[in-house]
Amino acid sequence: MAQSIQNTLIAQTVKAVQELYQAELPPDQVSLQETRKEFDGHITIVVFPVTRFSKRSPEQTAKAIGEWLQQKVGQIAGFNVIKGFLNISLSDNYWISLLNEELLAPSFGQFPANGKKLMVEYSSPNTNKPLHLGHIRNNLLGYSVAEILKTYGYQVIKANLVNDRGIHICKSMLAWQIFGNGETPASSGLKGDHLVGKYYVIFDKEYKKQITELISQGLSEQDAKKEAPFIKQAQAMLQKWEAADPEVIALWEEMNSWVYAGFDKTYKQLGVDFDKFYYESNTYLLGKDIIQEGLEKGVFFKKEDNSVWIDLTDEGLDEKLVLRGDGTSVYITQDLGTAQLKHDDFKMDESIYVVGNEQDYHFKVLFLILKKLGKQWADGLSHLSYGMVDLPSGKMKSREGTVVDADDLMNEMMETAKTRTEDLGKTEGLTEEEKAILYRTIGMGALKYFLLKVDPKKRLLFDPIESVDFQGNTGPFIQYTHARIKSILRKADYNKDLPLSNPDKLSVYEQELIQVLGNYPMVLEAAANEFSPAQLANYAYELAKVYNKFYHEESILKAEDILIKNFRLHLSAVASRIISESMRLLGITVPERM
RNA sequence: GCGCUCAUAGCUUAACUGGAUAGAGCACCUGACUACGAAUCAGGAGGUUAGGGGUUCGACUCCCUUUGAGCGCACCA
Repeated sequence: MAQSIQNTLIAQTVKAVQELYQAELPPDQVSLQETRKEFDGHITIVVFPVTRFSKRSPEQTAKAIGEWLQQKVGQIAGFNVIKGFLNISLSDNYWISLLNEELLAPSFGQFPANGKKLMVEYSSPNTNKPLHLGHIRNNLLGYSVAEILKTYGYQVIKANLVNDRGIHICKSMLAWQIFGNGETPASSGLKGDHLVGKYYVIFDKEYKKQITELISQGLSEQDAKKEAPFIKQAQAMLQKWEAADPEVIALWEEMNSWVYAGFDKTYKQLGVDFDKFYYESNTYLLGKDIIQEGLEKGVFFKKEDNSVWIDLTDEGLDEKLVLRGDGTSVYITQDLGTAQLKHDDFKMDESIYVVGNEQDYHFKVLFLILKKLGKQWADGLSHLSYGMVDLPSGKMKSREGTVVDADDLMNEMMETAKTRTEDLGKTEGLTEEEKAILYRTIGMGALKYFLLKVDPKKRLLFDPIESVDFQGNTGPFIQYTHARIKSILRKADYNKDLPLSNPDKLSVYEQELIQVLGNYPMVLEAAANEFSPAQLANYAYELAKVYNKFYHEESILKAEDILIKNFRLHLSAVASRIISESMRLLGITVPERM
């Protein structure tokens, strides 16, 4: 395995230092890296850290270790030394057997179950408006991280905590009652979430009118905001909801059902799914037991107005309110309760919250409180914090109409994919249905790759006018490479039982391709440990690029002899499998032809 | 005001967590389809890694500082 040659080199380097210099080199100080393209070799050992044991120049040290290693490690064909860099070349035999014995095995890239359970909570929408571009980033990240960790060996539960109650929902409900004339998704043909979102916007518009009116009557802006009839009506509606008023509940249920039908479609289009839904209407009262528990343990304290607080000043943070004086919950009360509920439900070892970085402080506090309460499982909690998606005009704002709607964006991407494909004349022989699937595959592939290739931590700039590319470092580039390989395999009637073959010599292109393929398990492992689909995305791109170079330089179907042809067919088959697999982990499907 | 992030070619970004001359893509210029698929490949130009200081054999990476941007510091969720 590619990994084991590295392990071998590390272990043998430690031994070399022992024998040559009678010193104990900690294995984690052996610094391996891939040899840079400008130099000869495949793997490089950086020997600077060894010089303090060898008491010799970097060059002398590297040379001595290189000679020692070449004697002991059969896979090494040669080495060269530049300054403190020991560049090791591995033999063609090593690469050939790597392909035949490791890469072609069905288990390649598979990790055994690790017996651990993990929850990924993502999406978590409000039910008063449709999803937008920011939600798309969240959903793609959450889905991809979940799939990566599943493949890495975890048992994964994908959870969605739906924010289905609160004043914002009442605003939509109220506006619909007043201005809706009984409009439904069926009567208007509007997608349910868009319909409800429409009334949320109407509420805001009418509410603002009332505020201006009141200000002209002499009220201050602050008072006007509080005194406007609409906001009072919405608040009254929320109280009725909390008192379980049948009429309000019925309306709430109906409008939410419209939204869920709409979300279902969006989720389906996005290709994401969930194993468990939590609804805030069920969880918003939770957490009070934990407050009690914290008071008893002395983690929390009460102020004279009966409100409950935690003092985090010794952690460099502030005092934080955890329960109002009137005994009602705040955001963090609920989240404490929900965290406990989720843990009681699944007893998972780890739990990841996929939430934007604007809530960094909230989660820091949340996890800290749970630790102070002595919940051992709190150590397994983490916040996958991602940057906001910005437009060239700045931040997206629902009320100012500067949001990029999720459904619109996906439709535009598929439309673009359609025109591009037609322009290239690649639709021949496809049925209408096949075409539709292909446009979706390519359009969504472009969008998903665009959003996932960037480090999650970084904020993302999205220009809807320049839109998303289809050339270069893009999803369609990788999809195209896959389709091209499949085309060759089809022409050759390739199947797995084709005899393995061992050519005498490898070209640099073949060797490089095998090396990149061999890196796949390490990349997957890094992506899993760092919750970073971006690593996998960049890897898939590198792999596609290396394959394209190989493809361009070497004939496969017309190879010099059958041995070489078979070898290259096997190599191509592995490449298509790994491209397909790494894209799958990003939620991107790859076509057989495009 | 206090705290947390971030700043890499015109644009979008990478750099294996301190290693070699900072890699790519887009856009721009040049070449390759009577070729296994040109959504491709080969080449050119483009960088004081925001500025300054420090640590180190070695710094995009660590420390200090200045500037600029974003977010948080709600008895909203």
